[in-house]
Amino acid sequence: MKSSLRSVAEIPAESTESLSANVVHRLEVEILKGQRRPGDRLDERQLAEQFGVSRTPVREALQRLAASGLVVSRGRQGLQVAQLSLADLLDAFSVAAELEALASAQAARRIRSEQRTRLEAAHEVCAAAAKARDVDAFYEANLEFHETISVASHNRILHDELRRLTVKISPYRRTITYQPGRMDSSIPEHGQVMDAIFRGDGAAASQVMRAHVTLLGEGLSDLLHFLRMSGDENIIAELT
Amino acid sequence: MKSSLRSVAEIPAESTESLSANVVHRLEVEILKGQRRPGDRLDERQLAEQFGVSRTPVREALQRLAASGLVVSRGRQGLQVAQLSLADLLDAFSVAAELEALASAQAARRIRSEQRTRLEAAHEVCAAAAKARDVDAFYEANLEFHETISVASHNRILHDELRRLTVKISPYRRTITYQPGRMDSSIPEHGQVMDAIFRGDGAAASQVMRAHVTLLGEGLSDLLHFLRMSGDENIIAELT
DNA sequence: ATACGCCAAATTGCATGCCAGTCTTATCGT
DNA sequence: ACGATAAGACTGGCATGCAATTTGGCGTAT
Repeated sequence: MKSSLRSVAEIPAESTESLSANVVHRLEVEILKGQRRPGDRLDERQLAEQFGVSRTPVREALQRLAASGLVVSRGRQGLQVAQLSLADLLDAFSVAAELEALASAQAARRIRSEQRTRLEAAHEVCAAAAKARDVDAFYEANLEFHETISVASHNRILHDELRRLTVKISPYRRTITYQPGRMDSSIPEHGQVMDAIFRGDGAAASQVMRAHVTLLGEGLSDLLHFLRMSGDENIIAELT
Repeated sequence: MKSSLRSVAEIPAESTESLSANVVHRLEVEILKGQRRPGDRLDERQLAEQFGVSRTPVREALQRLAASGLVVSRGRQGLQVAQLSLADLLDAFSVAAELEALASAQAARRIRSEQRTRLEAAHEVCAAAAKARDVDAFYEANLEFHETISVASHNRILHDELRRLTVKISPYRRTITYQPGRMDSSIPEHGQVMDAIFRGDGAAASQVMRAHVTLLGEGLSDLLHFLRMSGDENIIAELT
């Protein structure tokens, strides 16, 4: 490579993995953090230069993301960050609701003490962020809360599926977080889920979590309606 | 390439797609048909020769399959067809049960007439195969039955996730089909699901389907127990 | 002035070559 | 004879070069 190792923000922490795995991880983070928005085109050469590697690992990373449904291939027109239609989004939330409900039920039976601690900590950070109206901190802690439950289910398959889905809808979920009142109503819901899990009441945990995520979906619905009235159409992908 | 385009079993049907997509599809089929068993090692060069392409598209295909969880990377030891532990398998069935239940519920509300026809046809083929004790035909028609419901849910996200999961557990599901009595008990269960969907009764469809798939999982549990007593350990991946 | 067509530049897709890490085998030493 | 170490072959990882296809622009003709 002529420009060789010339990338600005490089020499990152975990260089032990393979380059392609590294690229996968970084792209996921960039998408999850909202730095790459749905519909953004992903140029192989640009990414290769940005990450300081050749096109091959970038291509392999993109293939993996495509298999996850995070990016979509448009033939010769390259790949772009997956753009979910409104219908897709609502569908995705219905799937996420079921999977998170299942995770909660299994977590209620299988959670271990270190995950209890982690869950409590995440819940408290959530509450503090909500009180401080710090949306970004809340978003982060909220992810941690749900991720902890996913891990505590001790169901590897479920955890994988949930992670994929979470990343896929994360850009939209982030937007929902900015909805007024969303943070405040989340806190007691989280509390109920956590209590049910700690009580070992899988049925209750499952039910409350399903409602919690479904409400997120409804919040999304409201948000889209609001945006449409505001004339801000560009966040709405395709309306079919 | 010196040996160039000379591979034995070629002249690929649908050559319109990209080569890597082609390889993905073929490998999925081979795994689904049981020609490649869990634990089988996947050698890049051998696959490249088999499919008459170079290593690059093969590598990309393997990356995609790895992202789907269908194959796993074992560091420098190459990739192999994913080998699910007993715990993983039971977990996978619990996830599949929830997703299929959701699909049934949504299908009850959204199914279209052509899918009704397709579902009825699949059901009848299933019943005929069960009566004829044709395990392979039943396996095929059973896939068709579940796939049709997945499609009829008109939930793209759900359909994708379900497809991934189905392929992943298909080798094991096939084995279950050989369990005595399994086919016969499936028919009325399918019938109940189908009736509930046709009635538009999502709750009932969901409930029956969940039980149906869960029973599959229990059948698996029985099967494994039986095999262990028979001393046939090699089908049991890792018992942790 | 607009529309159609052709040419050029860019971008993706595939192939091949090289390198690094790992597993195997053979030889040497105890 | 057995074990350990080193050398060689094998396999996966990455980079780069070449071909094919699409896109955008420019020129010409109506």
